[in-house]
Amino acid sequence: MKYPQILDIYTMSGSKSFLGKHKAIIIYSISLAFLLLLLKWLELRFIIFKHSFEIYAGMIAIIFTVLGIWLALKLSKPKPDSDRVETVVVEKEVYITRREDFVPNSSLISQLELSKRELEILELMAQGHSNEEIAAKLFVSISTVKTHNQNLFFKLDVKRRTQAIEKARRLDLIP
Amino acid sequence: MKYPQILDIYTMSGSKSFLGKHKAIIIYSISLAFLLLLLKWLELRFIIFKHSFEIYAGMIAIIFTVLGIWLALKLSKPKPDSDRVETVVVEKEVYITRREDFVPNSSLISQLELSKRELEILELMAQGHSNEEIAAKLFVSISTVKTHNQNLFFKLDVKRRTQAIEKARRLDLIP
DNA sequence: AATGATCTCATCCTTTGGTAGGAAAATAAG
DNA sequence: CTTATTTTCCTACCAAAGGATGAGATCATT
Repeated sequence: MKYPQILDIYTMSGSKSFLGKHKAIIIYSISLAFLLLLLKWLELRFIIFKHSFEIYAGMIAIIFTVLGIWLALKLSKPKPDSDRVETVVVEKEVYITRREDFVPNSSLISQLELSKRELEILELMAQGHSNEEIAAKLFVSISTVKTHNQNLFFKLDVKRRTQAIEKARRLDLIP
Repeated sequence: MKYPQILDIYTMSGSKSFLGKHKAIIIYSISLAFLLLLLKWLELRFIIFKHSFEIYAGMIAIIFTVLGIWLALKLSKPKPDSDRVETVVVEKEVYITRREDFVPNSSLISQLELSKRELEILELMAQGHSNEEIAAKLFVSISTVKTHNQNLFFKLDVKRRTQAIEKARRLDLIP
């Protein structure tokens, strides 16, 4: 019985077209143009109004504030799965950069009050490093890593590192 | 294929005083008023410009988009502790359809000669279960699980379970 | 200057995980 | 039936991870 070891396996990701990638931006631009047209039309229609400028300004302000909020929320939240780039898996020597589009769920991170260091350790953990290796990489002692681990597990409400990894991935805290 | 996942977070926040609570809104209102004044002043000063309206509209749009983004980011972030009465994090069962598009790389699995049992254990491992829990789930002894682990680690050419999980995910052996 | 948060390190102890070696059933496959 | 593989289980030892607790150092904020 032999076990042929695969030295290294790479995967490759295909990305959607430019149109798919910048969908949000395009939609935003179109709606912007549309709104300006609308405003122009309003201008022609209600030019008689005395305080038209104030009305326009207010409308523009409100509309674009809402759009700004929408944009910010859209960009700060991770994309839904259906909108994510699919990874192409080829049989042998295939190259992937899975989750290159990863966007951390920063609001959840701050909600869970995870510190920078804790996140660092979480990532290294998820990459399969031992406490000792993590300590070496971060130039701290194992004790420190363990302490961070404890806080991390408490904040994530888990008991083991494997659980922490699973949960962190699921919640988009780490790639 | 759906995986029963956890997570739902509810946040309840109260506040100290009206002023403290609506600080952001007040600031926003003031800056809004200030900007309108500024624009009024600009109107008086450069009324001669032909395309003044477009300029105003554009400026207002840009400024308020930025403000909207700022507002959204400000509001989406949790308030500091000093301003919070309590944050309750409740977990309950929720179904998330993450990676429902998963297709195991079966050719690679057979290439690595991973047996059914080993794959089962690999999955449970990746879900954060301990050896004891895996043994209980599969109705076998811990010894058995450990043996499978050994073979698994050897076949995957890794040293730790966290490495095994990372590699297995990367190679699409498990979801 | 005081405070709170973060990061750091340590010790002691318990639990879990991993290695090494062997071995007995069950299950295909030839 | 024989052979190879898979699955099962064990003992014993050592390594790694985790829990509890205390405490010093740093840094930003108030």
